[in-house]
Amino acid sequence: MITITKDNFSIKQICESGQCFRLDRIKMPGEQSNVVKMEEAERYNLIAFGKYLEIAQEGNRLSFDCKQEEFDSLWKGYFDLEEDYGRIIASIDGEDDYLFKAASYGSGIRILRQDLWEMIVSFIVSQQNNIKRIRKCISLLCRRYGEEKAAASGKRYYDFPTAKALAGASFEELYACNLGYRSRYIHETAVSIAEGAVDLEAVRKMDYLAAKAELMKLCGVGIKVAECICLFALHKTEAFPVDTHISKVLTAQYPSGFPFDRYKGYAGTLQQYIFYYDLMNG
DNA sequence: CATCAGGCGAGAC
DNA sequence: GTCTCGCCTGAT
Repeated sequence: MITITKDNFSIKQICESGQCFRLDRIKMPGEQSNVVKMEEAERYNLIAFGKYLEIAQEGNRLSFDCKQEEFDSLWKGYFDLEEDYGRIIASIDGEDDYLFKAASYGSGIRILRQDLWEMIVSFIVSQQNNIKRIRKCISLLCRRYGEEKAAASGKRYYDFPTAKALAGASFEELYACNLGYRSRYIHETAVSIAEGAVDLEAVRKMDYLAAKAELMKLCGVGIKVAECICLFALHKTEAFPVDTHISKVLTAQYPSGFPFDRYKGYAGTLQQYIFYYDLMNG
């Protein structure tokens, strides 16, 4: 068990911000009672990079249920714990009330460093879709095509399916995972990766624009999805995905354009504050 | 019943 | 290159 203190970190906000679909709040038994309102317990579990992790938070105190070595080599980077998000928020233009409010509201968000293949599939699934259903689809894919594993605690879970595993599934089988018209995209993309038509190891080494262009060769990956993959897997924080929420905010709040020049290299981080703020309050 | 959810591909021009 | 259209499906 690792315990640390960290400011500008909220596991709840990271979960709600919809960048990771395998991070979930651990539901307490008896919570469904409408009579007794228990205090919000900030306990979450995460399945990533083949591992199962439980995380607890009280204020700025965090506990990670893992060994020091795993924390240092994996989760510290995964949760971007070395980045100073206070500095990012402090750099916001004092006259930009909207952005300041958005960043203050979501100040516990982190830009995670997630698995590339998992983000490709997840954000293909995300198009014209809602977070609840995206989670359900991803969960089904893992249950049906991912390897079953057991954590040290004995807790059983499913790893994210490999490209080969999904490439081996027929279009019809994928369709049965509630993917709708995205089944064809997942199938064709899985085949492209499994056959090496697009080399993910090469993509990992590319800069932002090269990686984005390469990812867009995949079926079902357009500009928006490619930007999400660059941001959430490759940690290209300059990537700025424009979806319906961001598009709406840009029109209403930035009629003369978002100030990309002022926030060179980290507009994507600010995008997440805006997305989350509009998602929860818009 | 219509509309929308973190868009994209295909075809027309 | 830009524009339009249709699309699985569940929630509201």
